[in-house]
Amino acid sequence: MRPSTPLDRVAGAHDAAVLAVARRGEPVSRTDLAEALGVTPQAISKILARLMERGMMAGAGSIISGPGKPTTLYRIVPSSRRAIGLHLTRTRLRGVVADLTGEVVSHREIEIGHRQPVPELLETLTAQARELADVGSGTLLGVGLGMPGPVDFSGGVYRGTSAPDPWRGAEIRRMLVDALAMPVLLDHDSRAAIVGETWSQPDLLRNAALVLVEDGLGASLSIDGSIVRGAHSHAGEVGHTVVRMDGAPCECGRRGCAQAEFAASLGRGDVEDAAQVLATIVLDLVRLVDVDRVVLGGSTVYAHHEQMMGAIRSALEAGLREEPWVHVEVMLSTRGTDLIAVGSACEVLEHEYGLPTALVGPE
Amino acid sequence: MRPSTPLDRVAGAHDAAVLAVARRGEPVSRTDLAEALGVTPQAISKILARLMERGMMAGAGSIISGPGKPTTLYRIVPSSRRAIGLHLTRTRLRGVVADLTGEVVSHREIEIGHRQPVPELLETLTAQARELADVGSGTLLGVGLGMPGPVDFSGGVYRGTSAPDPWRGAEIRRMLVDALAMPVLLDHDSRAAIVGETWSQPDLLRNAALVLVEDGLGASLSIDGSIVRGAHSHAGEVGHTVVRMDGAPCECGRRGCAQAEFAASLGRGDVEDAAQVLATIVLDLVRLVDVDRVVLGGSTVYAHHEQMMGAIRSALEAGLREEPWVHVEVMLSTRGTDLIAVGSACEVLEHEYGLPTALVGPE
DNA sequence: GACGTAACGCAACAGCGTTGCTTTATTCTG
DNA sequence: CAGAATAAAGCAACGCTGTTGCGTTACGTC
Repeated sequence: MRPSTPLDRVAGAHDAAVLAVARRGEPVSRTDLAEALGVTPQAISKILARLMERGMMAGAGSIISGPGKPTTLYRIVPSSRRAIGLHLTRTRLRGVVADLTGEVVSHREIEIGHRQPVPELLETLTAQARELADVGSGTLLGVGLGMPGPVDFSGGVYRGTSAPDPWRGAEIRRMLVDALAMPVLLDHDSRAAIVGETWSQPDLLRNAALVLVEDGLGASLSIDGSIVRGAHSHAGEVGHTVVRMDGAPCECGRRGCAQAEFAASLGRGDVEDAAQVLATIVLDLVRLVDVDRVVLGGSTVYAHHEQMMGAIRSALEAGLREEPWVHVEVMLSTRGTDLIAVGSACEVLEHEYGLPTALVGPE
Repeated sequence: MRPSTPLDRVAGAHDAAVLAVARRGEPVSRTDLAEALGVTPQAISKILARLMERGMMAGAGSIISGPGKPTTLYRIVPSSRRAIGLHLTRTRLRGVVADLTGEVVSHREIEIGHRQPVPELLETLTAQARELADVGSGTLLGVGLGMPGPVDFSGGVYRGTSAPDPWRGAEIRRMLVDALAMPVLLDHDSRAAIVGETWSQPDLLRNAALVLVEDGLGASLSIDGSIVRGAHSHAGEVGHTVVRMDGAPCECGRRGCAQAEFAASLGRGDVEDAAQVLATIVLDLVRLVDVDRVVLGGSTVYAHHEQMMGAIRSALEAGLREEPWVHVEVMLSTRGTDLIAVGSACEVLEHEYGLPTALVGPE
């Protein structure tokens, strides 16, 4: 393994930055990139030469815009790399193959047995991964796995809840690495989701929140372009955020938790009130971290997206009336059902070709 | 001005990293630093040479620990640099001079007239800054100013509220730069406070929240070592976080805002309930961003710190019973009344000698 | 007093982006 | 239609970063 000098980090960061611009899809010129990266066009030539040698970028013709030599254009080569993304729930396993731009090349879904023990689960996961490994072209970078509930990202362990749970404490990443012999990343579903969203639109979602409503309630953040995982990789568990201090008791022991209130409202068919709960959380979150985009995703949201988005938009408008300079855009995820699976694949892409978060420090 | 090449940024980042380690106070060896930065000891020699030439580091003797040449130790030179920090409220202006380690060299406080118009305010600020500029030794880096209410950090403008306000929209930074002819930074009080806390203990507070309770309620975040300012530099305004969706109406139009509930409880002498409101916010915040330290500060907190900290600690313990791996330390700011003024000074230090957040990008 | 050891320094090196200049490909002009 | 003007791209030398290899220094041990 190479010694990874700080100079490698400079080169790597620039490579990543060029890819981030190119990922938008439109061909880019040397000048565009030079401006975006803050380096000279000559440096861009060298950076592009590196990326082209690795097959990740390619020429895309040239345009003539007035006198002088025509501008050469370059584009990303989506099919040069790919990653597998898996989305695991208690009843289903969805899998996708995503290319370098984060677009889905192929997807498949299977049902899994309820309360499957770990060895069986492992078998299911590896089988799915192996099938997907045959799809698409380009270097296969690895496998990303997203799942609900507390997950230790750095340790690759599913932490689980205190309720009886066959998966609790399973060292999923280590086991998958052993079985598949390729890099594996394990992360919380809502964080995987926001990685997927930001991968395909990095500059748009520099400061964004993704609210995920599936069985539970999750909210993950992208702050200044990097995903928040937290000190114990526990960030995003907003299900038990208190919205009514004297509300209905929750299984967690407190009262008025968002998740409980949300489910209760939805249970009695009061979508409007459920949307209000969501809106409250979003507004609070906007005040705390000041994101300018809120992306909504998850099956429960898709089912009622008009009401949910409406409620959130009007709550934001009302709540931020005093601060007219704060403008927050609320949008629905474009990924649909693939959201978390794609996001998990993008975690692998991000890990390999994302902008580095730290400039100094070991490893 | 030099072209600031990416290599400068590497050097700058390493310089900053060495200072961050040295700031802890204890002398450090070449080997310690090499390990902390992930570079070779030889590189540390070069980095230290740069810093020593600028007077920021100095030798600190040597220790003999067995056979071989004794280890040379190095220490930071606190008096080599200094910055002025100002804390402005509606009635007071507090000022400090802080050295390179963020320690207070001198402080002074004056009362200011109520609803002072901008020109007069400017006069007060510059007079205070000029007096403080004469205190202490070392290169004076600039002036930091922290104040409550919405502040545009990047623009250096006080945004103010919709209530009649003579300071609203004042371009404070530009005016102070013109008057003082030195760098000026303007920031929200709670963010200034957390900059101050993290400056003196950078590794301890990599993921931390600072809850500030003065007149209003603020909560600023340090995520993976960098301060969250947000898309519109509006992060930290948690005063209107909803804790009781059907609580007492707040001036903002919603019901059950934390600030209103907190003030109401405190107003009727119910410190316990006020503490509960604070505890609710802290727990919600921990779930969202997963910080492992919570620092409390501000005059209102100091007055009731035992009850407040107790309530927060037990709320965290109860709320995180299901997630025993999440451990959050609650601590009181060690800065006391100087908190925001020191923090404002540290904003200047951080700006000049802090770890850069991005490796690529213009400027 | 010779030897092993550990920290340190010097010098050559590789690789990054930058700088200055040349080359190339287009449009405009006489 | 030829020549000047223009703009993009390439080539080569350079400055700077940290790295590598080896020699030097200062300590303890035998």
